Amino acid sequence: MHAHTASSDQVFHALGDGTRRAIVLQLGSGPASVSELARPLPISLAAVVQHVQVLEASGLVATHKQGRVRTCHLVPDALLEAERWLAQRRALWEGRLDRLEALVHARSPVDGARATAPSIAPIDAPCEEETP
Amino acid sequence: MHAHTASSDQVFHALGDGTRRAIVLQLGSGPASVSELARPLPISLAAVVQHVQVLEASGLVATHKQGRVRTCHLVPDALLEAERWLAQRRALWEGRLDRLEALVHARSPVDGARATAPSIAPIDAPCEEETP
DNA sequence: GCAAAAGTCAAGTACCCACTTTAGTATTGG
DNA sequence: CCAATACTAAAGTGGGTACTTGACTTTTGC
Repeated sequence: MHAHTASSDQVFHALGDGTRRAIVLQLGSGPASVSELARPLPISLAAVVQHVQVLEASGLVATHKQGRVRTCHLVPDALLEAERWLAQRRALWEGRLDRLEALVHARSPVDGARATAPSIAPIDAPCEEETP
Repeated sequence: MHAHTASSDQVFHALGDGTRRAIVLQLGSGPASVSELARPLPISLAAVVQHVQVLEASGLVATHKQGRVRTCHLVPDALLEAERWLAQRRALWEGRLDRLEALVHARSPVDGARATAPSIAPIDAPCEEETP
């Protein structure tokens, strides 16, 4: 239903550039015009405009033009979406860790555990750093 | 103190690539060898190795080699760090929104408010989409 | 011991994209 | 009206990097 639902692909690609992250950083402390964003940056104004376009396409920032000045501001929803993407991977992974740990810590053979093979990769040894 | 503290720069750059995110996705559901990671991908094994190297340098994944097989797994800490970066920008921005809203909703002139200009960008009008 | 499997290393190519320059359009203040 | 200001649009250039290929090393199954 949202006007511009950006794929997390675009979001992460947008955040993949240092200059763009600097812009997001600056926008974190308030809305700014394109020239204001450009001022601290060591690149041309045109370049900043291009970055803003990428950020806008990603949904991370929104802009509105009034007169001759375009004002940019962050869109928290997009930030949140990216955050959730990361959180999900992490949760999935940590969930696995928890289950593994549960298995390891189950000194007494627990009946509740399914007879199905854990499908978790067997960790045979504490394993050294690189086997030379 | 951590052995490999990756800059969030490297983390976001790593996540900026689609193939790399696909790898992270797959690793989300369990550790995998390089060949396993390569199987569903439409690229050569060597390319996957390179991606894994980038991910490892970013701190997002760790690997250990046993015999001839290198096993990769996610590092939740790195994920969490990126998550926090986003959360902080968002919090900052939403904090601003809250303060603004507080000002707007202050129907009765609050004495507690400083006489200093709010340094918050003035929002004069509900403003239309683009002024043609 | 040999061959297949699983990576590793080094070049090389091709494409993407960050950035520049140049030229142009609205908008605003005096 | 004139000159700044604040972009906008288009084209071009260079560097980075994703990906390939081919040769080589190590491990493992038979």
